[in-house]
Amino acid sequence: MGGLADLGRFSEPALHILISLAPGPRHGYAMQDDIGELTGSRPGPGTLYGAIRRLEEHGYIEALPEQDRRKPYRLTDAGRAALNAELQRMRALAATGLRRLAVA
Amino acid sequence: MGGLADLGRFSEPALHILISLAPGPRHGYAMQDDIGELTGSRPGPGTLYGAIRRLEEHGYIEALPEQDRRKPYRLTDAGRAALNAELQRMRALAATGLRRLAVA
DNA sequence: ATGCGATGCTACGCGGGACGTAGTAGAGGA
DNA sequence: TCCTCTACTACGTCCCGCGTAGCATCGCAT
Repeated sequence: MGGLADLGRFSEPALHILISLAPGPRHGYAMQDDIGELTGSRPGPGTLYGAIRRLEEHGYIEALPEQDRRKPYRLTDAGRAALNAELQRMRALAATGLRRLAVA
Repeated sequence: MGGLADLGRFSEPALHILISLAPGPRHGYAMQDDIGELTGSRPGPGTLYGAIRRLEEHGYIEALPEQDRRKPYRLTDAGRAALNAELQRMRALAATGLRRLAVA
């Protein structure tokens, strides 16, 4: 309850997945746990695997050979670049916003 | 084209509106311009006024008396607090992500 | 005076992402 | 044998993002 998240699409699961894959390959369930630790809320399967599919279609992540009924994914170079760009954009926007709040 | 924005809701119009109102009251059209400068893309009226309505319903912004067919809005205390919290969260997440990218 | 662009907002509809729930299935422990 | 944890698939609803269209007013130039 409370917070901007009530207003809709502030959760950005795709971004969280990319951040989760930044240190190395991970399968879906492990991403859920990692994102839960990162953000405080664990995405459900509908959210997660939907976002994974779209990220794969865009070429930002790719599946590794399945083993032991786990499907690991890793960042592609394009995904790494896109993540980097997005994070820089976020950092700059946050800085601008906080500056504006401080002045006012 | 390209970039994470293709994947859906990375634009977060509500956040942009709050940032736009941080320095002081502004009416809708002025927000469009300001957000356009901030983010590089000017939101259409459907996006903007929809988000404004929801923000007002949540008590994050409030309308000032209309003058000259302009409806100015300003941040409420709750809106200011919510914006601050969201920006800190964003900054922390961006920092974490960038750290992970740098190490890997 | 009148045409025209910029301003400022309302109304409306479509597409698709976010999210929850249910279901499937193997592995491991009590 | 039953339950829990792991891991994913399938499915449906909700509602936000976004574009388009429409309308009214103002300023400015012709």
